Amino acid sequence: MDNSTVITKRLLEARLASGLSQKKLGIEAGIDEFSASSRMNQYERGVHVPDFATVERLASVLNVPTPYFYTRDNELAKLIVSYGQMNDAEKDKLRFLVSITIKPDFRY
Amino acid sequence: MDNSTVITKRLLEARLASGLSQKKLGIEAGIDEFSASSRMNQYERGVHVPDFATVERLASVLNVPTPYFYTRDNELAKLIVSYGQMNDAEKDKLRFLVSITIKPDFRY
DNA sequence: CCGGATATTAAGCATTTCTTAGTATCCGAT
DNA sequence: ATCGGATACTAAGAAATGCTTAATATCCGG
Repeated sequence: MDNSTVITKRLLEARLASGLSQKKLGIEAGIDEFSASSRMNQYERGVHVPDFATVERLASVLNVPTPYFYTRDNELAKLIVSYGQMNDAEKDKLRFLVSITIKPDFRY
Repeated sequence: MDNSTVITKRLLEARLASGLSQKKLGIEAGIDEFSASSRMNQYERGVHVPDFATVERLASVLNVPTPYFYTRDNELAKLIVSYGQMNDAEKDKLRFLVSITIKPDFRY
């Protein structure tokens, strides 16, 4: 898996889950209607890479957290998407689990 | 917080935690020694943005998962770093919690 | 099979990053 | 207090990358 295929893979899977076409997704993310098709295709095929602001708008349309598009690890990607779908109580539970799980020298 | 400050903020906090200088971090991430200082400074100040391959190498040196550098949400950022420090058993626990927590129409 | 939607591509223009060379600032040793 | 080395930071031209436009290709329901 080369570098560009991380975002292309995630873009494809999230777009298919949404049922949107490349063009429609681009337009909903605020890209000009005359270049939306081309640009989205180039992103999804890995010929060019979208800047962060664009990825954030795509993430918003596709209803996934932005970092999802930058994670190679499938398990972590799943976790990130799950997090995006949790309500506050669920996020609290998760935080608690993490707090009792992490190493004592944890720095962040 | 403008767009570029997401990565700059995360880069700064992870680098300070590591104790490395901008230049040393860049060199360890494989950047040419004569441009490492300039480039890392430009990244950390938000004047330019590193491509994904570079971010992956920085993440590896700084021992955080790559998506950490792309997450605006501090809570999610913490979760991602925690995940990166967990062993397999801890990741299993986390997966289990998520599996009993997520909504039934969860798609990923 | 026709037609519209969708996907894909090439190439020149536009924008962004990288390199180089240099200045500024910090700080410990003398 | 100041010298010197390390660190941080910046400008600007060269190099690389993305965006727009104008197409062609492919898919698929009627």
